[in-house]
Amino acid sequence: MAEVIPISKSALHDQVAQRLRTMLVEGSIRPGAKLNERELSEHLRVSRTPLREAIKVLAAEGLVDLLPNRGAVAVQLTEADVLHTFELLAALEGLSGELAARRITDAERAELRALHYEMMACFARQDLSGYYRLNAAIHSAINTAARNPVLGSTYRQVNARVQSLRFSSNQNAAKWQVAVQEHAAMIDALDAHDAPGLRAVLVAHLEHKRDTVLELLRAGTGAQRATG
Amino acid sequence: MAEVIPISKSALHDQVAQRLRTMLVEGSIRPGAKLNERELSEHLRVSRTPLREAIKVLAAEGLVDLLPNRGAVAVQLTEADVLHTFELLAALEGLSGELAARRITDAERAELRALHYEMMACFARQDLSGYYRLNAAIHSAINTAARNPVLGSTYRQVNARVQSLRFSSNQNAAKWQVAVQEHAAMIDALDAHDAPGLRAVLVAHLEHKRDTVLELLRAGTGAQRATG
DNA sequence: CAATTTCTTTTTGCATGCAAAATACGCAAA
DNA sequence: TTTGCGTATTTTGCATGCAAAAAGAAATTG
Repeated sequence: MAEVIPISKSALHDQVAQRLRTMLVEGSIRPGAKLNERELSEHLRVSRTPLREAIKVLAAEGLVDLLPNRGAVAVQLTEADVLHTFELLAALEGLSGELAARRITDAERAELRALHYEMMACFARQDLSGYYRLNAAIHSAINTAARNPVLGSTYRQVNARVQSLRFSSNQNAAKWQVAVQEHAAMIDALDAHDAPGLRAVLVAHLEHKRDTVLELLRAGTGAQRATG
Repeated sequence: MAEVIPISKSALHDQVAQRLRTMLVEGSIRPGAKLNERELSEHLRVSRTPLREAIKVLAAEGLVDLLPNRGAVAVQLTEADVLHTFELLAALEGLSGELAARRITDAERAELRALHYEMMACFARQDLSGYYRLNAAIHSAINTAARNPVLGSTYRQVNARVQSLRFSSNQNAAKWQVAVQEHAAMIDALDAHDAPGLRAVLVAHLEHKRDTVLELLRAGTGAQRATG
């Protein structure tokens, strides 16, 4: 929004927020876990003031819940939450795809294709972590090509809420295969500048991911599994 | 059971955030204006600590920009920002309409119709403020009928960023007439449970509002230069 | 006289202190 | 063992204090 100066050295509260965000998204702070201010401030080597400011930001982003006089708790999504979030994400990513198909440059298209092939290489090697990394890069590149930073930041914010689930959900071979095919269809749609087509692929892709996440959630309720 | 108890009395930082949010959205803090902590804390009769926490939240919501070591400034949207925001809002409201058309109950439909007629009364009397109030109520009711709280809160957050512009944009008679016709079409689409139809009406409605807001923005630029 | 430098004031950012609320603990009674 | 109650400890929430950065004012120089 009307950015003035992209400052290099961010403030402490900002660093703390980023740090906590990562911990929440990657699951090192688990859903439902309490955020003890003294504990965290000692661990992060900052006073409680910037920590509290960071926690308020995370609450605004929907990553933690604030319980009055009882502190903050990492959000624990219900099945309904997941359905609602993916319903929104599908619309956001659908819009992103539609815009990207219309606005993408040839250079971006080439780069996306390159990322796609890199991802295919990871798939061939069954390199899951590399696959995830490139997968994220591809979706991010589509967002960039959509040329709408407001959409982009909103997508990232909503996506962050389910990111830990997306990350830890186990793809079985069949689902992985389908996902890869969908990714190929994305590239085709982009090459054809087929906006409705890309939207459809992305929405379907997200619906599949949603189903996978829901399975994880159903399996995991009661016994939260550790990441690792 | 980890049930969250409905908040009885909200915390100070929350009240401050709500207060500032209103001031920003209603324009009593104008775009580009600096948020002086001492000044605001005296005006709101709180110390700087909860005030600063509130400001961080507003930054996360995109209502203020944080300039490192130089405090917060009320965002001043560029024309591109407005275009991007409305592009996103159209998708959000479109989704909202589509879902509402499918999920709305008869009681909600009746209430929406009632609100619509109340709004028509305001239109007949040229009561702009009543019209705005009911207009907001109608859109809010549609959001509720969509049965997706994640979508709802995201919509409100994004909408808040352009709310001050929407509010202060002057409808001329012709545009107001069109808006009213669109509202009638919304009611019809809801009665017919016509999801794509309602989406189309809402998107068109928002595009018209966007154009009005852009006119205001173009007229106002230069007048709202940074106040030293 | 303009421009730049130095000094003063203001403002921000973070740490710390303190009161109130919540939690944990102990112990008696059912 | 469980339940209820009173007390001690912890934790949160807000106010205040202090150092560093920024903004403003005065002085100096070309």
